[in-house]
Amino acid sequence: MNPRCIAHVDMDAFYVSVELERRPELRGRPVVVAGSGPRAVVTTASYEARKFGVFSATPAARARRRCPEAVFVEPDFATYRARSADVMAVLREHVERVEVMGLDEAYLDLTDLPQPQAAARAVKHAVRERTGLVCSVGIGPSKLVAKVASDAGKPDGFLVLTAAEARARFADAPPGCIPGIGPKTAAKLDRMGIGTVAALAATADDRLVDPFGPRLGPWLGALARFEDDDPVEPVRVAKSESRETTFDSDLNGLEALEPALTALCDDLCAALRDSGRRGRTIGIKIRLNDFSTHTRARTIEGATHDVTVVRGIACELLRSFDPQRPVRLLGVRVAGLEDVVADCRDRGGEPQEQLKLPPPMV
DNA sequence: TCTGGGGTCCTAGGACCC
DNA sequence: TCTGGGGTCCTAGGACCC
Repeated sequence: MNPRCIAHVDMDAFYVSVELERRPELRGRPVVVAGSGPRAVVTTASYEARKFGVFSATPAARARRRCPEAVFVEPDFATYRARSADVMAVLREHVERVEVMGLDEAYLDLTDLPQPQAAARAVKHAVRERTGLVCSVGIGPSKLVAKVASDAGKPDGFLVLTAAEARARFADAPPGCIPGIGPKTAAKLDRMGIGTVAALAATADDRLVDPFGPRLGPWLGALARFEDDDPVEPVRVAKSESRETTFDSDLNGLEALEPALTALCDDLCAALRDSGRRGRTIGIKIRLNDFSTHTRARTIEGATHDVTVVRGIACELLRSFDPQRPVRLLGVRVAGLEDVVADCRDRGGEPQEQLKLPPPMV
């Protein structure tokens, strides 16, 4: 079997770049896309703002202190989605197999193309020509290598790496530089005396099984060796959908919480109904003021998007959890979403739903 | 200075069935 | 009369990603 050739396309500071199209006078200045509420976090920071220590997920209040001269812009996701669709359309014109990962990145399977690297160059060029937006492209034999290559090339990068080159390049880097190894895992590895990618790559699987489990442990070792056969999946169907909200200030008591939960249920069920989907598991999520997060779920016999049913179960779950501290976040989720097409076939079809395709996970 | 919203997957334990 | 083993479904928590 042919070695694969995968490209990872990652838009540079995507939301900021979209904002700069509207406000070109801000180019070259620190720009921060963040909500305005007291508990907002940064969605994207321009490279100028990053020099001040402002990154995605930085609390907006901290960002303002670190970079008072930055221009703060409210996120406008409707526009980002539209621009993202423009970008993805360009990718799909060039490459058949595209897996979209969120609004600002995608994997391309270039394996069967005659000139994969030339094709990737053409894609990068076309994205800039057609949308005015800049992306970084990484190319490798797997999604993992392509991803670290696009990261390493940023901004405006184009980097081709073999697995061996990736191993050499990141040998002395901390394991946390590998996607899939987050802060918790990195800290745990560090406590085990594993502080570099090379050290993790050389660690025997059986030393990783005890602390991380029989699947996760060996998987971490494989990541560090840049072994990855995860396929590019052009079609992914969502398994769950949720709505959640963090309150500007904590809420106390069921009387205050239930209306908020009901509103979330209404919003979620409207979206499910509009896309013709139903799910069997209804769950709630509660984050208390100590930041502990709790979930409760119930699975029912038949899938639903009926707002009365979802509200009823969500409120029951909330009442039985009965939070004993102020609540900062409340959420509702419907999971076990059934395949729409199969559903219509099974029940003989509801005409207005039959033509609908499951929406992509964007 | 406290820490969004929307997802995925893994782990572990219990129920239940054969 | 001292205690199988596998498989599936479900719940809750947690880590991680964009």
